[in-house]
Amino acid sequence: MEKFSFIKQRKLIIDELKKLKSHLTADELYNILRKKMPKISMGTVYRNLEIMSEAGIIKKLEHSTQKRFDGDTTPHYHFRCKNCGHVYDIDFFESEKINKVINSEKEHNITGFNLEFEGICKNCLNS
Amino acid sequence: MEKFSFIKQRKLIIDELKKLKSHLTADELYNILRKKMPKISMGTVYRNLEIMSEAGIIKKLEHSTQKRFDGDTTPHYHFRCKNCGHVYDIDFFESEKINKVINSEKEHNITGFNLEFEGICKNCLNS
DNA sequence: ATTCATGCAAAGGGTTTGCAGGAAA
DNA sequence: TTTCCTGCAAACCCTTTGCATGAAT
Repeated sequence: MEKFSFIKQRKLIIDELKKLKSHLTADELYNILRKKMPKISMGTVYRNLEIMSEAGIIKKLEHSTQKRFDGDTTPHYHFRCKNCGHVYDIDFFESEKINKVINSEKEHNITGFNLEFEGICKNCLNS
Repeated sequence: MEKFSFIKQRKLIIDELKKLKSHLTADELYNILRKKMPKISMGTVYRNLEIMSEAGIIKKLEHSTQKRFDGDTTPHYHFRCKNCGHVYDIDFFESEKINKVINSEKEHNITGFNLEFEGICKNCLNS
């Protein structure tokens, strides 16, 4: 599946992440892992999270550290390039299926949603 | 509409953001604004972006500085609480409309999408 | 022996905040 | 005058990186 081996630290990280079925931050994970491997470092946690999300074994929920702001609040969606980070607009498409999810949810108070496409953009494809 | 006034700096920020119809980062914006108002500060830019996205006049594309990782790579969606930041799983629902967008896009190479719901979670509602 | 990952610590990038001065009401 | 906002700079938080050591092949 991948060309890297599951050494001790890496295995511990992924096991914990899969086991908890939660959406942990790097430091939440770090604090849990330290109980099982006291000398593990933050660097190792970050490095392996990056490697494994790159390989598709886990999923990174946020793709950028830097926040972007959009002056256009009318309904439309975004496409974010995994390579250069640029964000493009995608034409609005009718979304009753998504609204159905919102309306059927009784537990939380859902007020909206964000749909963001990802891939490699035109410019990055040509270079 | 809102209970704050559009003072000079604030107006400049929103005008620029609406005019450019782009998805600027705070520092991209800061560098543009400095040409028109050389003494404007980064703090003012951040403060006003926050205030205005809170008021719904602009939209913040990223909602957290801290990255979260998910060990579950099977298709499912997330609900993020605007108040506490907690991320919950939302049951998978069939998504052919979204896939239609992906397939009809010819300009960029779209490889996937993220659909994230937002609102106030159960726990925050009860407190 | 060579390669690759680690732990540690320091640096980096982006964002937030305290404070004194200034604009708005 | 009172309130709110600014500019500045320092602090802060999260993430990344360089380096010497140690594990894996």
